[in-house]
Amino acid sequence: MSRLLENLNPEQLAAVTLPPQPALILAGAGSGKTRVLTTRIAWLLQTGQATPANILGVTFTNKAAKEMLTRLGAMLPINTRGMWIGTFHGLCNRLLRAHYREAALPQTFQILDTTDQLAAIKRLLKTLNIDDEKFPPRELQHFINGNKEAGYRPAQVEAWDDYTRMRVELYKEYDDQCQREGVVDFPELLLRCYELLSRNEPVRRHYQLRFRHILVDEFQDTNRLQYLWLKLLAGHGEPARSHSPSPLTDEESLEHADGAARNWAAVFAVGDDDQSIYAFRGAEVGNMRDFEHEFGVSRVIRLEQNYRSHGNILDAANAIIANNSKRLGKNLWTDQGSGEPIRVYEAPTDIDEARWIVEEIQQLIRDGASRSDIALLYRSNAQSRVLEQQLFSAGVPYKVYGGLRFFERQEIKHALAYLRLLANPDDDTAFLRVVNFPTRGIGARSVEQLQDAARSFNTSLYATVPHLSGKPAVAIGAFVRLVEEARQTTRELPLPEVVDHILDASGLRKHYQAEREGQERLENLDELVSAARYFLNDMDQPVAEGEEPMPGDPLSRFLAHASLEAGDHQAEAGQDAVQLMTVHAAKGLEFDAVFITGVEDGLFPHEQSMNDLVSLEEERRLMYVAITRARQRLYLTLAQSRMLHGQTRYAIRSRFLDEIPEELMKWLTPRVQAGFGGGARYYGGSQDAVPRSPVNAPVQKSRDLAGLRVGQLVRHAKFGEGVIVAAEGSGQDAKLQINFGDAGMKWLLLGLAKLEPV
DNA sequence: CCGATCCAAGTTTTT
DNA sequence: CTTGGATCGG
Repeated sequence: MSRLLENLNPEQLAAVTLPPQPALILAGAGSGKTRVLTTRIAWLLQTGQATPANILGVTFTNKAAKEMLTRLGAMLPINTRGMWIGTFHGLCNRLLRAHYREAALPQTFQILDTTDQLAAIKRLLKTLNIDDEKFPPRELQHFINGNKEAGYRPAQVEAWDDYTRMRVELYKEYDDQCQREGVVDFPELLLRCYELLSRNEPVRRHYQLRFRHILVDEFQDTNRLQYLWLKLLAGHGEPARSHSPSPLTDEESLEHADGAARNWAAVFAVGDDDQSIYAFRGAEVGNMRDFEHEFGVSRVIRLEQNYRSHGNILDAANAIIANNSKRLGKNLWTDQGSGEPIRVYEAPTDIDEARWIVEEIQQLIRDGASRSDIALLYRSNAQSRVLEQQLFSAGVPYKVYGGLRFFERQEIKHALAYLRLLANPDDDTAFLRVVNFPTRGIGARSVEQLQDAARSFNTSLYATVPHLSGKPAVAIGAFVRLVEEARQTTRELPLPEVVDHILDASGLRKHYQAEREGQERLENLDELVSAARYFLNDMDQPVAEGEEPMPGDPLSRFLAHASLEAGDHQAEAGQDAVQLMTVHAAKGLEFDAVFITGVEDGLFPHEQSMNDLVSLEEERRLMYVAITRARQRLYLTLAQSRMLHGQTRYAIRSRFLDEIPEELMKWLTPRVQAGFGGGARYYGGSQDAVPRSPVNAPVQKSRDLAGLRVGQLVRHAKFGEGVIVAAEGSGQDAKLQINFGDAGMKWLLLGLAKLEPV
């Protein structure tokens, strides 16, 4: 039998070799998900069940798509280039470029990234004379994207109040503006593509017949629109579609499903509801359930054997996630033995916490660990600072993930804006970005006049310039001539030379040469030329047999690439370094040793997510993801006080800590009894569905609280037992905020109230 | 047009 | 405490 299938466990084997039918694979953390996905594709190809052209592989990130292609290339001696494996957005971009006319887009349509989109919205509000206090651009952006991602055009949005009616109106205006300018934002790529497929029967038919197997990674992260898109492409989304007039029931036709008899694609969805941590940006875990029912999944395969972590780590993860409701259900196990206990360390302050972590890391390294196998995880980016400071002063090399990305840098975006104007002069966002950068004497007044004129002529800014008169006409006319000349000069040039030319013609190089701190920016601009060279080179490689090359001219494709793939996050490879990142960023990664830091109520779970059950459960999944990153050793650390927003705040340990069975943990500092951890968790006076805890209450001075401390349980003659939630002032004047449970929350003076420690 | 200064806000993030 | 945005003089 095929070597491909060697060393797969029974469940993996079952998944890989499933007959063509809708399949849902619940793949736990570290259970070999990517392996199953790629082996499945390789198996389909190797056994002749499918040709590369029959496969559609969908991921969320470019990284995941590349990973799939690389692994596939290693498994089979085939050319994977040109195969339709990519992100939702990348695939939609490809479809829209191939069918730009049917999609009513200009051939050179440009893609707005999140920042460009916000700028476009601000500009819209300005031209419409809308008060951006009443309609905050960010909120409007959220509104528009949310609706697009739910599949709603303005006409389909239900508006019950004047405010929303206005937002819908603005949504419509915004769409019109984008259409005029020939630009699409991220959600538009998907929605436009979805509409193309649903309205254009021949196009839809073509791809439905072509893609017999659709494989989806991280299915739990799909939003509504992505789900609908998959459904449509798979042939499950058309009530009107003429199915074969076979009298077979669904179940029977599935059994006979092969080749031409089958009139829908086999969707192979891999996901893990327990690792759904992107609901905040529109992901709908519910899609997994819907998929199961609407596609008629007959058998859900669970991959529960974990090849990554030791038993104690998995037990802790399982114990925590068991507190969530509405799970599809899954329990990770390993045959690796239980391993070391989970180490817990509680420090007085965030600085002490960081200092201790660094010492521990140095010990690990002395014991032979390599730095890159150690990760420091935190809930929010702001927490990295203290850790960095301590690592830095101890001289431990580290890398922080999550910084600015290459194509998001100011100088790069400026250069790209010039290039966008070459490709599509109607792109007003690009126009405004660089019309006066580098400065060429075009002020706000001139631009305003131009915008007014553009509005009355109903043309793009660029096209309006010839209609101008007076002083603005001269200055802006010169700018347009600059762009036109560049267009002429570069017409016949290869892409890298186009880029290089525009850097000089625009004056960008000169500008940054004159700037004191401009050296790095200049280097980045040169890097952009290299990126173009690399891109062109890559583009010219032959594609797999039977594949058509990607449509579109090189420049537009390069620009799309820049928008869709903003580049790696800052942490450039290089020397062996400790890895710092948010828990979100750590998803999909694994390390020998993991420190989860700031395990405090208010931080993790985040205070803005602890007050309702739905978001608290997402926080819990986040903790589950964090824990399951560790292979051998897991540390949970917390601090009693930390500097946040310039204020010292006090916190108590995370409720998630109390969900881990005692016997799995080893406390390196005394475990402080704070009156919870036992049965009584509801000491908040409110009737919330979620137990509320005292959170990071602000305090001013350092405290001398007569031996008491925040988080401590005390007894009051009248109010009974309560937990100290916060303190203000010090000495006998100190005021203490105490939560007495049923008696409510009280501020008491330390000097007056008779408090006894319990 | 540009720098200086003031003020408000402040999860998680990919495309 | 930081950062980004807006605003105000020169």
